[in-house]
Amino acid sequence: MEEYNEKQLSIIIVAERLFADQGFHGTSVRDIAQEADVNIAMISYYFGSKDKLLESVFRYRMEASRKFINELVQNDTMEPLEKINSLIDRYINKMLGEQHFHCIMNREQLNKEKSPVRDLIWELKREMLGLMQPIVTRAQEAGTFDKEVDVVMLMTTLFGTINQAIPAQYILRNDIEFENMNDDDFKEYLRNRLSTHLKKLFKAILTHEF
Amino acid sequence: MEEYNEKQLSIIIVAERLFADQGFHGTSVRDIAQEADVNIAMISYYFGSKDKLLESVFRYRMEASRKFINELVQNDTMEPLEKINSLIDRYINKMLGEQHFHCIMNREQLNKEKSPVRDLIWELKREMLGLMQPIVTRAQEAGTFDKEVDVVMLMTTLFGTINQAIPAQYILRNDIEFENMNDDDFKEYLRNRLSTHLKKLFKAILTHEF
DNA sequence: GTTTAAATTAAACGTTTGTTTAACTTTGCT
DNA sequence: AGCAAAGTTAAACAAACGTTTAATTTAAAC
Repeated sequence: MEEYNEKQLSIIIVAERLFADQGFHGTSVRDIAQEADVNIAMISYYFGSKDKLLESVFRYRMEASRKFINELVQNDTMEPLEKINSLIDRYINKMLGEQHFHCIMNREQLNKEKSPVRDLIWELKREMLGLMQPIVTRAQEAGTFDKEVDVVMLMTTLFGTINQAIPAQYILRNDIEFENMNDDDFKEYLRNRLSTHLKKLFKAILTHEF
Repeated sequence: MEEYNEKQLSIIIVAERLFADQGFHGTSVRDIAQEADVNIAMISYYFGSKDKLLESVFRYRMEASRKFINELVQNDTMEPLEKINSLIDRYINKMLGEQHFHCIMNREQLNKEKSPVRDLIWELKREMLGLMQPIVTRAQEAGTFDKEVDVVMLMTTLFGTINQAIPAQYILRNDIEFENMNDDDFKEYLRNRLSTHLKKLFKAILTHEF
């Protein structure tokens, strides 16, 4: 469990935003230093290098992700579909709440060359899958869920749909019907629309009910 | 309709691959020139700049995408669900066949700053939506499809699931069960798995049948 | 064959990059 | 107060960046 002081944390937060908006290579350490209002040398001093700073951003958010996953595994009184619905909502909330981080994840996961960060991403995805798999499988064995559903693909659909919706906002936002809606209202609107869609989708494919 | 000579084309193809694997800013014009076996100056000479080269990659692939969309609109004898299934398969084929390009699209669409390339991406997405929307809406009016389905979200699911599956291959590929499967076989395997999953998903949500 | 334009090259251009240095200030401890 | 460690700074570093230059070769046209 690593601890960051105030200055280190502000560097991490600024770097996260800039990496998300402009990409890792599209952001210079000078950009980061300026926006975080620290000297350039402080980045090397605290994090070692620009690469290690990216790693630090990941480790910082990963901790929250781990906690998130562990919280999901609780509440064992719920029925399978309730659990799935809860998982959908929580995941939507997490992604909309940590848009910058998930934006970086989506970019970095595309890199072909192996890197510590790429490994962390897939470690996290595997953990999420490892959480959802038993929920579905147990419900399949109990006869509640369709036995032929491909759980890995279903997770891909969950991640993929939300990931795809995030950049789509930037565009939708310019549409006439949303032009005078404030950011929070729009986020709430998107959250509901995503939630309704995904829950309907999962219910249909898993239980054959509507 | 722009024409490219052999040398220009090889630069475009090499740039596409490198941009996909390492990102735009992660790739230098020297990298591209070396792999394409041309002098560095030829890139400025032919394309004007690195940015314009990226634009050229896009225009080159966009032409094929436009053609693809126009082909989809044909075959008006099919039933709605057949049309949807055909659209799913064709889109999977397109994305698996142009992985490098779609990888770049996925990265570039995340950029916050407005750019010609970002505009092109959303132009294309809108065209795809404009194609699918009437198919679904007409079938909804005819009573064949569920009237409450969110078509925009469904498209997001289609794009998102396939997009998510593409980087996932790099990881899956390392799993024991696929380690001695050749690339083409693996691609075929993924294609089938994606196709089965998405068709089942769309059928369930649209027609309430299984 | 001469002329004109296009293609190609190695070298150099001025920036910007990530990182380090060395001097200086602040902090915490005894 | 005095000392050592941590924090902070402006400046300098070499390397890499995208782009341009000016010279040369190739190709096409007359």
